[in-house]
Amino acid sequence: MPLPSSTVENYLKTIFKAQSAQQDRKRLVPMGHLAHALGVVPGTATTMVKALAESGLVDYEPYAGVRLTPAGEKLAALVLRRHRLMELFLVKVVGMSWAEVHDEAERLEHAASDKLIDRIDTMLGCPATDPHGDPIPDSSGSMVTPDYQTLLTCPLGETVVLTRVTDQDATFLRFLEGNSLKPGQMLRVETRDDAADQVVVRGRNNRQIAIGMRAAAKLQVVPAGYGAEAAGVDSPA
Amino acid sequence: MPLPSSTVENYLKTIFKAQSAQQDRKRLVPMGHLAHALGVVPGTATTMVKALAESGLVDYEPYAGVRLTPAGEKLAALVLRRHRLMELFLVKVVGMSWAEVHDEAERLEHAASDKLIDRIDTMLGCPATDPHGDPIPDSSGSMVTPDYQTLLTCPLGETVVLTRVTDQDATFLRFLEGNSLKPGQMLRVETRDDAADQVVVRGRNNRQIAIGMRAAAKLQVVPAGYGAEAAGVDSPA
DNA sequence: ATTATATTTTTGAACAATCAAAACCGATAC
DNA sequence: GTATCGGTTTTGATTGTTCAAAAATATAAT
Repeated sequence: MPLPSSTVENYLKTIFKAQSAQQDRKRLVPMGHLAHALGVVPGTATTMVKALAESGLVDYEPYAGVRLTPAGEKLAALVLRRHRLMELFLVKVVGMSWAEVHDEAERLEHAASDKLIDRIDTMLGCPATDPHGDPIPDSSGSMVTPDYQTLLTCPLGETVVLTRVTDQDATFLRFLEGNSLKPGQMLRVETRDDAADQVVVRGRNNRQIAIGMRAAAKLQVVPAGYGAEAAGVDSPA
Repeated sequence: MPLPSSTVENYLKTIFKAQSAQQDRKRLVPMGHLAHALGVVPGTATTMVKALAESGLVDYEPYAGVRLTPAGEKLAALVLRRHRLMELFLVKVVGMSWAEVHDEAERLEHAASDKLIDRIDTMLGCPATDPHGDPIPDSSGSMVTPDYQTLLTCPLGETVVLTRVTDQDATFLRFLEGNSLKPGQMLRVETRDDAADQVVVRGRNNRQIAIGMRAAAKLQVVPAGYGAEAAGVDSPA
């Protein structure tokens, strides 16, 4: 009944992201995963999740895990909307760096009113994605999550456009920025070597960049020439 | 030792404002006033103030009241800085209305990092005052608080510039906005009538505006032609 | 089927912030 | 001086969020 606390918002958001990350988004999220993602001990997550279930925001099956109800899903999507619009705003309008907006937005998302968020949305022209390529839910809480390939799964030798980076760690983002690996950038995967744990891509100015496979899996791409994503693209050759 | 919670920040801010509002800013602020301003029962304020005294942020004299220590004063000033820069930012950059930014800033001030605040400060050109004319402390926490006259005390018939509005109530601010009574506006006080509880001023486009004395006391002014305040001023005649 | 292992839940306790209501000052009024 | 009254403090309790450690459970291994 009262507005959700920022703690509740964080639980919902984390469950939402965990569900999105697993192939079958209807599957239960294990308590351990949730607790770890939130930085609390498992017992704390159990307590909180039981309360969320009380409020009808999640379905909870003891010893199995949690899943958002439609109500919880909507709330979570709106938190994500606030977060992602805020990130884009901080980059585009305030001029903050790609790498530092995540933490800032992490706090501001709980303080910004709907009025402010809608104003930012208008100001930015109702953008579809944030600076990391994450889709921005609309004000009703719905969102399209395209199922991109990654640098690990895309065809070798073909030109692709980097569309999304699924890790917000500042150090990682600074590394990517230093190598011009930002959404919109065109790339070609040259080689993959399982044994060496390496993926070599050719990027901006025809430069070669080698990254590990764990990192490569976080870079999502779409075949070049797929509509509007090409805005601001820089050819690899 | 840990960073102050937003509750603590609000207590400090409120004590700071109460001290500024009384003529002798060194006087103790009564618990009742503090509790009322914060919307808590007196007992709650007592408990919290004792904790603040423990941390060295306030001096507390039982049954007498509370006063900020230098450390508490600095913290409070920095909260005010965040609040006021945020308000100005919301008006100037985001395009929100004068009347609605206070509540928004009231929440954002606790979530914005120093980095963000400094960026906003630079972006706005290190402004001296917020949209209500309240002075903005610098990043070291110092601030000049000029001792303005009000529409109740300024000389009759002389042209003055509205410099500050000491009430953030949205309805009141909308009323002022509707009558072009915003900082920078030139005015002349035509008459004051104690019995009728009325002050009549001539403002923008030579229009006459009558306001009550309680409201008049909240409008601070400076004699016309006092330096830089004249930016964006509209003559009353 | 029984045991071992990893995960999860429970229990008991803590901390921050709050309220209601009883007890307690301190300044005034007689 | 004693009574009175408004403001203040104390006391006891509640809510939300968290942890540590003990107890319980599910799953996999023998």
